[in-house]
Amino acid sequence: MDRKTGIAIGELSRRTGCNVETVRYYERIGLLPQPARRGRYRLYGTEDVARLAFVRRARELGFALDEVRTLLGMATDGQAACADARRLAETHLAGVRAKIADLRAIEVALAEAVQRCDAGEAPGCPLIETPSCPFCQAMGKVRRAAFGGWGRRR
Amino acid sequence: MDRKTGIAIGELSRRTGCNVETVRYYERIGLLPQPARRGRYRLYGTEDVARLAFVRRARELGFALDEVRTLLGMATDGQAACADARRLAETHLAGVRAKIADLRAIEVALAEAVQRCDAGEAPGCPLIETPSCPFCQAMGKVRRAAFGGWGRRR
DNA sequence: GCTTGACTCCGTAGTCGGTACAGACGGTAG
DNA sequence: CTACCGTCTGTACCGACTACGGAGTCAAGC
Repeated sequence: MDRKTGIAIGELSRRTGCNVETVRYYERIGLLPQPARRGRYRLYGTEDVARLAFVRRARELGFALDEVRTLLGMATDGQAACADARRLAETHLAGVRAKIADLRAIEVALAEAVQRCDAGEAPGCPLIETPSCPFCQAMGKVRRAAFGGWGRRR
Repeated sequence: MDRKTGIAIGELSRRTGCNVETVRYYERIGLLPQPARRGRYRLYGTEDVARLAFVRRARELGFALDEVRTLLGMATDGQAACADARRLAETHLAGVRAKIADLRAIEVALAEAVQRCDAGEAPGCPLIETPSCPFCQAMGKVRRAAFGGWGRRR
């Protein structure tokens, strides 16, 4: 499969770092268009590579597939769409910051638990039976900010 | 259902902040033991409340259910188990830190994208068609640290 | 021409950590 | 008696993939 006829799904996968199975999945859910075919085999061009690369970058930034779909949809009509994209990105950014705050609280609590464990404050560390377990105590400290779920990011 | 006979699942839910459905789910996957019953109704005691509270705290810290199971399993035999728990927590802490690093990179990239959008560097912001889209460019910057998936945390 | 091995096809089921719903039953207050 | 809440079991669904089975296809080497 050469330059003129396009590339196969494996090559697309290699170029974008996106799993073959995932490419087919994206196609199935309509995130990627139905590609050309040679026989039963999918054939991709440079535009497909660009589109998929964009999807991957957006996913890396933590956008949900539906948001990626929206971003892709905006690609058609200039100026106004850019404002929409900006808005979406801004909302998303707020989410990312909330998530970081959550994780920092978790980090502090975990670090404290480990440190207390090292100090050997509670011999026996029964974790549940007694409330003297440093681990349990440190674990009690986290309070999450209100920020809804994130899909699994590889 | 009073103090002597134990509390119902709804009350347990209220006390631990854990959804009723989730309690039953935890029971189904063996994370919580089969509770006593009065008729068909589940009855819980203070020990159940403590155990579930522990599970919730561990989940808030981002431990996977399997890890929580392990932590609970360690609750039986003192000193050595504490060391194991510490190790698990430490590994987990490293993961949390990697995740924070990932998110900070994402944060920077997103903030930059939004800012560039404001500056109006690329009129029309076609997102995909041209590589001049500030959004696309900013999106190209993220490189994730190697840290595997996180379950959805409410 | 034939074999080998890599690649691709499609469809289905599993993952994780729950959530949501349907339809039945139990307990109590008015 | 009726209304209404809580609880019961079982199943299906979510997002974002991943894994697998069993077949077909392609190019290269012998």
